[in-house]
Amino acid sequence: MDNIPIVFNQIYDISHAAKKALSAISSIKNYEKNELIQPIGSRCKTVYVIKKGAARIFYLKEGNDITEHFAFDNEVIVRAESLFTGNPTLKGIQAIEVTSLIAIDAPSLFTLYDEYHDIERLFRLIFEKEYVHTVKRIESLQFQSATERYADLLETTNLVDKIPLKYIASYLGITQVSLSRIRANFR
Amino acid sequence: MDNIPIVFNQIYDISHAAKKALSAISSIKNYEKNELIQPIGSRCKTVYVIKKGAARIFYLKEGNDITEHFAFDNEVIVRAESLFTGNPTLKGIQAIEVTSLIAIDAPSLFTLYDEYHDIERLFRLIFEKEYVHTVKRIESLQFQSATERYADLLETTNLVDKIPLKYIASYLGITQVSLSRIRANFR
DNA sequence: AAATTCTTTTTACAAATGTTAAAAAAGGAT
DNA sequence: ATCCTTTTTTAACATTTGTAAAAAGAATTT
Repeated sequence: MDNIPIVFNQIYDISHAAKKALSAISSIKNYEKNELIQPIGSRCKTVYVIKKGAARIFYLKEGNDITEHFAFDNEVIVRAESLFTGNPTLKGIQAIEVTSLIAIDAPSLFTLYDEYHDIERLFRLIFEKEYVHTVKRIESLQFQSATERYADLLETTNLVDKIPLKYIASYLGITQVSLSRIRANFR
Repeated sequence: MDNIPIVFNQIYDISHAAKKALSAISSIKNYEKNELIQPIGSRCKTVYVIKKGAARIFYLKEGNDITEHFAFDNEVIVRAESLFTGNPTLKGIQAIEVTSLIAIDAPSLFTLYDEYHDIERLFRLIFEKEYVHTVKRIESLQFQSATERYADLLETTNLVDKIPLKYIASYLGITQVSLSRIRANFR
């Protein structure tokens, strides 16, 4: 049962039986730096939790690689627009560095919801949190300047140290050149 | 039990007992055009479903009124960042036109989750949908031009007919002046 | 260590959007 | 219908961001 994310305990405590059932549909996977975890165009059938490392959700817009989301140690990563609709998505998931993660099979998970009320609750709470994160991100994209967004990123994360700037630029909704300019003003 | 949103039936069917319990914590409220439904700075303790009308979530950024979200007939409207954290929020809710809505008391609702598994599931599914909407909105804000965002809005909604442009502009992340210019190019 | 590749910065110019103010248009009130 | 208020458009100019290309810097491979 070492394939149950430790962070889950802090969110909602589930029964021993539930843990066993959850463990049975979870597995630990390891990825190299830059390795693709889920390809563009696939359906999201896995809930990932990062044990150690970093990953991003990305897609292509007119040939440009755009990073929509970053996830780090102990964070959940899913392509919600596919997981919760069953539709394929044009987004992929990629490891940014050497990454070890727990992969939970989503169809099995949804089946467990019927048998284990506490599992459903745990994941309800998990995704409510994710939902709140996306709402906050809208706020920042909607009416902050690129400079403000970059400053916030500096304050709230240590992203800049470990992640290529090209990924960060598109995450902020700007080009690499623009981010480079903003960084120059910070010195 | 006419205070249970009809749309709920299409999402997940709950038991008669659950409906009764849900009905007991729900009430119908009516608002005038421009009337404030929830003030800025409050905690979100209500899940609203619009029966008829339109409402928006808004906040102030450096004195400017910014619309973050619109909701219309049969749509849910909540300030997620407060509802799911318990924290107060700097966002408010306002009726854009004469609006009738169903107000579900959130603390009571969360209590019902324990007794009625099907109510928890219904609302899990409801908020998963909302979550997916916010993810799609990030996509549009992150790397579409203002013109693209406006074009999409025209295609997918009839917002422009009934809602002041000043609200739409900030929703798109641009100024009124800029939106007016974009509209001029569309003719 | 040199060569190669990838990433980041810089430059110059173009396009998009913001700001301020005024004019025009639309909507409500009397 | 006229007046008053609010909303939308237009104009002129400033600022920000994008684009393309080159240069500089890091990282990786040989």
